Amino acid sequence: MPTKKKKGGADIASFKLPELLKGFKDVLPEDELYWNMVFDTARNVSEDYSFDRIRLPMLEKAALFERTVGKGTDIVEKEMFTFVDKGNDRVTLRPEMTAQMARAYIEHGMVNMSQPVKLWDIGPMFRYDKPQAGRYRQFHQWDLEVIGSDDPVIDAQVIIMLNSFLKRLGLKVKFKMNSLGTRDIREAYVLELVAYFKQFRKHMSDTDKKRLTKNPLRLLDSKEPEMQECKAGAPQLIDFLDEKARAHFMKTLEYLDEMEINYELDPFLVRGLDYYDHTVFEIVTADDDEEKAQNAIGGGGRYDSLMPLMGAREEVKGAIGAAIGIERVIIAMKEAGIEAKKKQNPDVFFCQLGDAARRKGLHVFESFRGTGILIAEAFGKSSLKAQLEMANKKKVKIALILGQKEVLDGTIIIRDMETGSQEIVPLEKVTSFVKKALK
RNA sequence: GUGGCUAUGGUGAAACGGUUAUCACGGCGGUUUGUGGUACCGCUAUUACGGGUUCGAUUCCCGUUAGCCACCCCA
Repeated sequence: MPTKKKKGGADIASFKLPELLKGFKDVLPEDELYWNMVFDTARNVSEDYSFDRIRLPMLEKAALFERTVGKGTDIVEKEMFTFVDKGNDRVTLRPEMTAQMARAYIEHGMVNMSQPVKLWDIGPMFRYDKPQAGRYRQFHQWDLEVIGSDDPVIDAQVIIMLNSFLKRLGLKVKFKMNSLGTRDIREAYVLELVAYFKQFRKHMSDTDKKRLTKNPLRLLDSKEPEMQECKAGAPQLIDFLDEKARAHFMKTLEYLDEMEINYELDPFLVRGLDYYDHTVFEIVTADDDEEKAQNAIGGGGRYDSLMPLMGAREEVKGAIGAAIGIERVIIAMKEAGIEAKKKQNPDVFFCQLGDAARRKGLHVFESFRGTGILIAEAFGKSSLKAQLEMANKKKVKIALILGQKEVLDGTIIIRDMETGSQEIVPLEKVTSFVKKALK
C-alpha cells in the first residue's frame, strides 16, 4: 500500500494515498479510443442484425443467479459480490447477463412480442476472482440473447454475428464448438464418464478428484498434464446425443460451413455455468497455437431448459445467448497490432493575453460552436509563449491571438503555424476568416 | 482458495553495504513578463509500509500490503 509522509506536517505522521479496489481498473483516456471503437462496433453489429437494446440494472436479487447459474458453480460459490442491503434483501452485483435477460423476458411478458425476441446490452459485470492477466473483478461484456426459438439457424446466426463483429475490429478468431445435449443425456453420460475416470483416480490432482465427485464434466476441461492422456480415451458426449440433439448440432455446423466460419469441434469444451443445453461455444484468437491462460474472448450457448425452469410459459421454445469480453477483445487487438482510430485533431488554437482578452476570448471560443471547426485553448495559462507551445504540441494549423491591443481595435491575429505568417482580421468575422484559412 | 515472481518520482530505467539516491522522458515555471517547434536554467523521490542485521541499508534478512504471473474458474 503506497503511503506518503507529509513534508513538515507535525500532526499527520503519514496518510494513505487513495487507491483502486483490488481487481478494479480505471480506463484511462489513452485507452478510450479502443473502448469507443469496440462499443461502437458492438452497437452497429447489434443493429445490423436487428437486435434491440435493453438496459439491464447492475444489481439483482441474489437468488436470480444462484438458481440459474447453478449452486455448485464457481461463479456462485465463490465469485459473487453478494450482500444484504438496507431493506434486508440479499442482492448481487451481476456476474453475467443471461439470467437477467431471461428474467426481463418473463417479467415484461415478451412472449407476446413476435418471436424470437433478440436483445443486446453492454456493460460491467462483477466477479470476486483473484485478478490476473485479462481478468478483473469488474469487467465488461457485450451480451446477445435470442429468446423464443430452438431453430439451429439461430445458433449459427449468433455465431455469424460474433464473427462479423470481431472481423470488423480486425481480429482473426476461431470458434470452438461442442454440444452438451439435454439434461437427461448429460446424466447418462456423466455416469459413464465417472466410471471411466475412476480407474485413474490415484494419478489425479486434488482439484481433479474434487471435480470427479462434484462436477465430472469439468474433468474434460482439465489442463493437468497427466490428465491429457486419460482424456483422450474418455467417452465423448457427442456419442451419447440422441437423434434430435445430434440433428440440431449437425444442422448448426452445416450453417457455419455454409458461411465459412472458422470453427473446430472440441469434445472437451464444457462451460462453467449450469444452464447450457445443446450448442456451446467459445471464441479464441486464431493465431494462438499455444493455449494461453485467458485466451477466451467470448463464449455462449443454448439454454432451452432454463426458460421453463424460471417460469416461462411453455410456448417459449428455447433460447441462446453469447457474451464477448470487452477487455479481452482490446487485449487481443493490441496483441495483433491493431490501432484504434485516432481522435480528431483540433485545427485551431486560441491564445489570449491579459484579462480583457481573456474575457472577450471566452466569447470568441464559444463562437466556434457549431462551425465544425475544432478549436483548443489554454485559458489557464497566461504567457503567450506557453500557449503557442501548447498549440504547437497539439499540431494545429492556425493559432488565434487576442491581446489587449486587439480587443481595443476589435481585431484578432490569425497565425499560420507552419509558415509563421500573421494576418490581422476583424474580430466579428473571425470564424469565416478561419474557415477560409483552413482551406 | 493454492503457488511463483516483483516492489526506486507521473513514466522507463541506474546506483561493489558507504557523500546532498543518478539519468532519460513527461509535467510546471523561467531566460527583463505580446509570439511555438531548437537551446539553456530551475522545480518535480524522507527508495511501498513495519521491523531486524550493521558504525552505516535503495542494496542483506523477516513480516505486512500491493502488483504481476500461473493454477482454479471464466470474459
